Amino acid sequence: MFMDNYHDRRVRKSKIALKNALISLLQQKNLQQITVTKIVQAADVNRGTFYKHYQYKEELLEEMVDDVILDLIDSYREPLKEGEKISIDNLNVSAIKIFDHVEKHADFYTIIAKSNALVGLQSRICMQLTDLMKEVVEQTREIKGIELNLLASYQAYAIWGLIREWIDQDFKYSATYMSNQLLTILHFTRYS
Amino acid sequence: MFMDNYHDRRVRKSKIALKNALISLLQQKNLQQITVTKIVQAADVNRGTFYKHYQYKEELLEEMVDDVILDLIDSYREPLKEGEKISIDNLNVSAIKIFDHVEKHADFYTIIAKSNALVGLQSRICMQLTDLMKEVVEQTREIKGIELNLLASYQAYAIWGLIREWIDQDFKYSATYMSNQLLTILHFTRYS
DNA sequence: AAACAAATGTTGATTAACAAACATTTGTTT
DNA sequence: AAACAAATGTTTGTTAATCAACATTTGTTT
Repeated sequence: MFMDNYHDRRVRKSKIALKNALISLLQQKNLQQITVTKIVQAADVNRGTFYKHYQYKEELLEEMVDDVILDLIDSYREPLKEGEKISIDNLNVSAIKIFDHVEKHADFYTIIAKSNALVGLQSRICMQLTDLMKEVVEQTREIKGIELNLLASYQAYAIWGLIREWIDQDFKYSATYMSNQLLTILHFTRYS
Repeated sequence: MFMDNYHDRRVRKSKIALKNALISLLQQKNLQQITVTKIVQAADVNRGTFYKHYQYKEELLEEMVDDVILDLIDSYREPLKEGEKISIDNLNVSAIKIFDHVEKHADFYTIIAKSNALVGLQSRICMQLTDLMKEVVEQTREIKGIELNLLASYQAYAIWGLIREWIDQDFKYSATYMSNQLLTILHFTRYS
């Protein structure tokens, strides 16, 4: 009668429980030290439920990353909705939304930032950020002698730098403050 | 294979979701204004699941109250475990644990304290508190001319007074501070 | 009072999650 | 190297939770 697993509440809830459990465990130890048994215990879910959806714990982590990246994309694109005029300014407006996104997933970002084993995920985030910025930049007319792809990459990694520092300081600043910092920095290094 | 509903994770989780949803809704409107539909929506649970366990929303609320009262009893009895010497001092040690309990269920207590329709539940809490104190008092030898049942009731309602004020001030004090307040008050009105 | 929408309660088919038992693998201790 | 515990996958029967459709009741608007 209903064969669409992803919209089944039970599936959704089980997966969320497993992901929350993994996040929580990753705050204490690294992935190899974590067992499937520990995950299902923390998630309060039967072992069989885990193996119904995933083969290894790595697969769970991967889906977790996918989720966050999808939310990153959502957060970034949200201010660009409804065919508004796209410009370099939009690029900055969107960048600001990213701080909200990072704060929302603070636990996740802290884990991947502070883990040596998970550096691969950092670069994946960076690449995604760059891609998003390039997307905006493609729809913009040239500005005096700047290679826009370079600009996109430049700014993506710059923002990642802000985020890294934010994380390393244990989120002691608010997302709004971080946005203001970005705007202030942009004001100094103006390219228009 | 397993026929014990109460230890089934699915049951436990569904009920918790429904209770949390009800608490959350009661913060906005009173019970009559809340529909079963709203509850199951907020709980992210199918309507059928609700009707599997409860007939009306009132039944859900009742079970919620039962849960809290059971936890109140647990909290109170915990320091009295393992046949420790029971005395009037224990009565105070236990009273302190109650503040932790109330803080843990802050949302619940706020709702029943601030609702006119739910005054019946307040007196139920008070009675339970009195019963618990009487229980301790029964195992204690007399102290100079004090009717111990009166003492139990006196103190139970006194503590409820503290809790009421605590709630009315939106929990602006910590549980520890409340404990200290209680101890200080007891120090002034010493009966030994 | 008729039409309407919203909430209620019920039903049936489907399946994800469950407990519990199992054999297997891994890794440590004796 | 044998004994041991712990973690890993797998399996089976059972059922709570799910979706979706339905008839009914309630309450509001026209």
